[in-house]
Amino acid sequence: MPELPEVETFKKYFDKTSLSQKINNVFIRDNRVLNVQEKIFKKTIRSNIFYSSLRHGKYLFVKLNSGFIVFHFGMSGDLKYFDDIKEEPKHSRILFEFENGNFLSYISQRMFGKVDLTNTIEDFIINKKNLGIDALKMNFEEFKKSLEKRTALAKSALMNQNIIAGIGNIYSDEILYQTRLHPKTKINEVNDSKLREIFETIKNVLKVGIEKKGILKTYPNDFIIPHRKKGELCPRCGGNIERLKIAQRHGFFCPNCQINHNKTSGD
DNA sequence: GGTCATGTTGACTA
DNA sequence: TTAGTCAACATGAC
Repeated sequence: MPELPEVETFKKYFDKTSLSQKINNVFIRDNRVLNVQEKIFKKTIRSNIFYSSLRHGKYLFVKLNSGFIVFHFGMSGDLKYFDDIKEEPKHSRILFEFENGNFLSYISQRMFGKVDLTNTIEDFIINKKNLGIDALKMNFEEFKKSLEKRTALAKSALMNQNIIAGIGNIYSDEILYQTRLHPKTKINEVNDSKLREIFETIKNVLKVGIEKKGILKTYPNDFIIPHRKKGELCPRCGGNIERLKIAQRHGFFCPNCQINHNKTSGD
C-alpha cells in the first residue's frame, strides 16, 4: 500500500499497538526481506523494546536500546498486531513476539519491502539513501530550494525520493491533477505562484490521505485517485482519463484539464 | 498465459 | 551531474 499517507497510517498503528513492550522473540519467516544478517538482527531485537517511532518519507524508524530498526514497505507491505499465533497473516515475513504474549507481523507479499538496522536516522537518510526532505514536514522554502535547478519532468521530480521523500505514483497523479499540471511539464519551468499552489496541494492531498488512512476507494470523488482506470472520465470536465508512462510508472491524467504550465507558455 | 500492480536500484545512454 | 529508459527483484489478481 505504501506511500507517505499509508506509512503514516502504519506508524499510528504501530505506536498504538507495539510501543514500550519488551520483545521476547523474533522469527524470520523469510530472510529475503532483511537487509542485515539474520543473526545480527535477531540478536539486536531479542529482549529489546520499541521506544518510539519516526517516519521520513516512506520509511519508518523505530528506536531501540541502541540504534533503530528501519521498516520499508515496498509495494505490498503492511503491519498486523494480533494475540493468537493462529492469526498470523499470509505473507508474514518477520514476526515479533512481545512479553505480553501478543505479536506483530511485518507483512510483505511481493517482498519489495526491506527491514534494516541503522545506528542513526541521519546516517540512513543522508548517507545510505540520500533521501530528500519529507513531503509532510517540509516548508515552502525547502520545497522551492529542493526543486531549483531541476530540469526533470514534474511527475518524475515529485516521485524522486532524493528530492522530496514520500510521494509515489498515485499521489503524484493526484497532485498534478489538482494543480492542473501536465505530468510532462518541466519542473524548472513552473512559475512561482504555481509552485506555491503545488506545495499547498501536496500538503492537502497527503492530509486527506492520512485522514482516509490510505484507503483509496474512500477518497473524494473529485479526486483523480478513484478514477485511475482505463475508460474513466474526469470528474471535473467529463473528458477521458488517459494513461502515460513516466519514470517507469504508469500515471493517469486528464489531457483536457492538465496542461503544460510554465513560464514561457504563459498560463 | 499475458498483463498489471501504491517501490527501489543499478546499468546504460544522452 | 542530471535525467530518461530499461531490467530486475517476487507474488498475486484479473
